[in-house]
Amino acid sequence: MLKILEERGHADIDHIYNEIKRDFVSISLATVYKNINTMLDAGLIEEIKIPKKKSRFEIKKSKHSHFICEKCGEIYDIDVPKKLDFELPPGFEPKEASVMITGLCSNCK
Amino acid sequence: MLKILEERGHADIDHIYNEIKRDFVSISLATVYKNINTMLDAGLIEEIKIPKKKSRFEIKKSKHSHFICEKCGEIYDIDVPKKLDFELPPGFEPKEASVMITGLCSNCK
DNA sequence: ATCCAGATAATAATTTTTATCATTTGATTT
DNA sequence: AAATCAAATGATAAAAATTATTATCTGGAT
Repeated sequence: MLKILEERGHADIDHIYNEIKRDFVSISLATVYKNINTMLDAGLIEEIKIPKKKSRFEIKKSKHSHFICEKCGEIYDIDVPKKLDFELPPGFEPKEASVMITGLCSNCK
Repeated sequence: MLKILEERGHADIDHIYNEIKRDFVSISLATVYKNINTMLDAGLIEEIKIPKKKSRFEIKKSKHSHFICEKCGEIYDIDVPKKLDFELPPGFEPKEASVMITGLCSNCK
């Protein structure tokens, strides 16, 4: 599964299930879910939730943002913004910030 | 339903369903889903997908970002970052950028 | 009052995800 | 190599979430 995620970059459950069935013909969907959840809990992978689409999963790497092409649906990793100035109400303590950009990729433009 | 979203700010399907049942005792969950989808399609409301939680919905207003308290789960609207410098690969055309910040709100700190 | 289009409730059907549990696997010990 | 045993898997059921269907209801236009 990690190999598949390595290759595909960002894959949803069905991608993973269909790919892995090539090598392990008899694998069950439940096992895929179970392993995904185990790896999520272990912090090995991350879930990317996108409006109107099924969640995708990716191997956790250095902090980055995501660009989602609204035409082909492909997800691209992009560098995290260099500047990210935001103002929080007093007493709020930020831990993480995630940025998601939608638009058209070079192929679909 | 819009009144509920107005009051709650960010509500998930169950919130909405339970609230609306007070006034319309016999309403069915399917109707709530159908109306949510209609309003989504009409661009009246927006879906906020959060890792590990059910989607929340909010009335579409001026562009803003979201702060999610990882303790109480509350969502707060915050101003969109003043600076948001990111570099895209050549040929990529950004349309929208959404920022989501997790951390602790003033109540939970 | 009648007609009609659209909305709703009730329910069924789908889809997605999780739980259960008997079986299998594979590593370890004997 | 056989026995042991914990952990993983597959098959299935169950639960949760969402969508589709359809008969009924509602409220305005005729």
